[in-house]
Amino acid sequence: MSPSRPPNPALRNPESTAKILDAALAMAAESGPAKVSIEGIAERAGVGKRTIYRWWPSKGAVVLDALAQRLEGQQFERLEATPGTDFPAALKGLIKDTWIHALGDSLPVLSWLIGEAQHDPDVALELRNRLIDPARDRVATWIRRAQDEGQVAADVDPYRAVDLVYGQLYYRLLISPGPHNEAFAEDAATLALRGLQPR
Amino acid sequence: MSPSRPPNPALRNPESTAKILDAALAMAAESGPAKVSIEGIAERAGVGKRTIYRWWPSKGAVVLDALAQRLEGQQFERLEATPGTDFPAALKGLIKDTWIHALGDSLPVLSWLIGEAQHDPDVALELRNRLIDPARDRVATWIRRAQDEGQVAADVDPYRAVDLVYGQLYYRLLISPGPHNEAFAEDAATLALRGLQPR
Amino acid sequence: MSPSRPPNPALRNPESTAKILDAALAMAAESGPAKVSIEGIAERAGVGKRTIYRWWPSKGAVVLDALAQRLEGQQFERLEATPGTDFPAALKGLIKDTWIHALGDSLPVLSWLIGEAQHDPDVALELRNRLIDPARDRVATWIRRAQDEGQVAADVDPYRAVDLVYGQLYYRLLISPGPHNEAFAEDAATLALRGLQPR
Amino acid sequence: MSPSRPPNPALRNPESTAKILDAALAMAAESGPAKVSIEGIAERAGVGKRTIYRWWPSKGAVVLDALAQRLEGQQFERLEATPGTDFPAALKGLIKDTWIHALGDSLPVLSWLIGEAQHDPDVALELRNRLIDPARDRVATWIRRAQDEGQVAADVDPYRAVDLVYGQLYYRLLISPGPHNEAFAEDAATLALRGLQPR
DNA sequence: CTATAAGCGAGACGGTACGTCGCGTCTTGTA
DNA sequence: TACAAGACGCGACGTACCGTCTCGCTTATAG
Repeated sequence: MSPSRPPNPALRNPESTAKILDAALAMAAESGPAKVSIEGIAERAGVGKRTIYRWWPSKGAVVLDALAQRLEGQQFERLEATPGTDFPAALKGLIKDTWIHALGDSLPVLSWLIGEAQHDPDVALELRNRLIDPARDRVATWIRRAQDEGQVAADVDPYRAVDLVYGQLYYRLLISPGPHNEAFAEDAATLALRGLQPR
Repeated sequence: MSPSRPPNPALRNPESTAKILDAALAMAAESGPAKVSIEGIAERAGVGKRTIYRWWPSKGAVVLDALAQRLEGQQFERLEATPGTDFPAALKGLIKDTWIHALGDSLPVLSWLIGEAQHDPDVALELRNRLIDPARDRVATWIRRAQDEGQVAADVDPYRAVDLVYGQLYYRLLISPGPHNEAFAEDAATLALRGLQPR
Repeated sequence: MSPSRPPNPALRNPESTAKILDAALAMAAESGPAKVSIEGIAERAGVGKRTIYRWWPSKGAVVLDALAQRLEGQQFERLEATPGTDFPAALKGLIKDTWIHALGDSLPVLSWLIGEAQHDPDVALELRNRLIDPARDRVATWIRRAQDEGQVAADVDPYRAVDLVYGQLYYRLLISPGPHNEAFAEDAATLALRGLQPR
Repeated sequence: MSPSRPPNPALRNPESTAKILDAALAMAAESGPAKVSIEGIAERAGVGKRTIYRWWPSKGAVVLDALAQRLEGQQFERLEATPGTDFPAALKGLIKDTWIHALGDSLPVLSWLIGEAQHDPDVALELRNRLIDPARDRVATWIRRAQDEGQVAADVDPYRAVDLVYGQLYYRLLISPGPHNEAFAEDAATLALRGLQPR
């Protein structure tokens, strides 16, 4: 009478896993993320529903996993390097790299996922752990290095600097009207920089 | 075979309307917004489901209407008056007024609604029309007046200034970790002000 | 606090009445009787639902009324005259007159109405009063006259003789398989006659 | 987009099936067949509506199935044996066996079902296949044997003989006024026999 | 010759039931 | 024991009609 002992990951079928994640992203891309359902994924992937529920707790988790996997391993050169002498240009480049190029077509999936997170605390938690926090950490670290070089005001918490920049982008993505393109990304960087420059 | 021409609003029963909106908010408050359902609202309000569908296209629309009605008519003194000589203090006060006091307990409803808007374009549109845009307009106008008085840098688009401030708040509300309280509101204002002050 | 005093028939609008009955029969003929609804009749007749409910208790009553009115006043020569010397021929003629020619296209409506009567006792009662019993009475009286002339065995209850003949017709109409045409009508008469002839 | 291929009957849960059929008959007996609804059956049987719709196309089909199952396997001794020397007595006994004793309490269900058949062609078809035709076949065969023994006029189609007898019973059950009891059953047999006896 | 009561069209209302969808759990048979 | 397949109990969806109601309007006697 064990409380549904977790399955043994060693026995997991990598083929099914791949088919499920592919199906999830494909359906999100084709019919819009809102049309994604476990039943639909199962049918499209040629997989039993049970197999999905064995490894993921909800459809949000599946889509999140699929998106994370797609983004995973993307390297952002600017994050590897020191910001360099021209911090404003580096920041603008970074935002374009991460927000426009890396995310790009996945933005609808991301915003759907954030929507899902408002309904389901598990998805919210996983979303932060898998996507949000790591990204925040990487950029905050990068900003910390810029502070060490004197390119950014030293009295600003790097994480709050991330909020200042990315808050604008998420705000527009999720709620506020207006275009959501490269020009706006650059503008957001410019505006945030006014408050981040050393005095 | 006309496409079910819309009902005549003059014949709408205000009593039912009130019962429905009340029930929607009450259920959102008691069981969490995610538990709200049209069936539940109908039962609680003592109303036929048809009556709800006659006047609202979705449960998101009902909740939005209810929230908008609750917030409607809330006056924000600071928005009536000129910012005054101490713009930073006025801005901090404004955020506390609008975000902490006025929204306050409704924040879970608001974030659920934004989540819903990611799934349903109709809700997204209505959300902007009813809540987001009017609030942006009010604050942007207020900032414009501050610019006229020389309290805010003249080369900043007032709407972008709103993004800079509120982006941080929404970002934390919806996605990023960390406390979401009066101290954070004040901090967000402080950080944004660094970029808004006249040089 | 009178219990909904009945409406004054003198004030009844004959135009509306006609439109309602016409609409009922037309819809029964076009979409099949099972698709008839009070709402549909009202819309098609350009009449308020209230007007229908004022004068009829149910859709069955409306259709019944419409059918009765259509059949009303149809004269059957054979019922006026004495059966005459050739009772078998007269009976066959009568059945063809009443069942094939008079009812004819209305048979689906009649069978639907009998179906409705199995669900609604009011319709059942009214159906008997308006259609079934008068028809039984007429034919039974006619048979009684044939008995007086020695054309039908005197020891048979005329009403039971009606059952014997029409039972076969209704049975086939409502339940049993097989064609339902003039030939069958004649066959039913022939078979019944075997038991009705005087010994 | 296959048209929802039918479910695999091998996977059908016999327990649910039994609960559904029991609930259908119980509700028909308690509140009258007209009050039967799929929702009611589902609730009473502790079963999802979906499970009912998976296996039956309509509530008529459920009730029909339940009734057929109840009647199924009832053996009528008189149908097993040769009619014997006293055909009139055998026929009267047979009618009492089948109509009064076997059907008995189920007559309201049967008449409701016939009513339903007038509204729904699927029910009509199934009703004939499951109940009407088999019963007609059995009795017709039995009459055929009586004809071989010279107990019934040889020039009568056995199926038409069935019509002659049962037509009266159904006619009274469904439409015509008058008692519907053992005496009437006997009378119907007597009257029909007048036309069936060998000359 | 008005006024007041009725029928009327329109259609919103509280309900009941419909037939469908997707959820998350389960059972069955195969590898 | 994982897996494909898919039936199951369940809850909610959005729709169709039911029979009652409330609104203005017109019509037709009765004061």
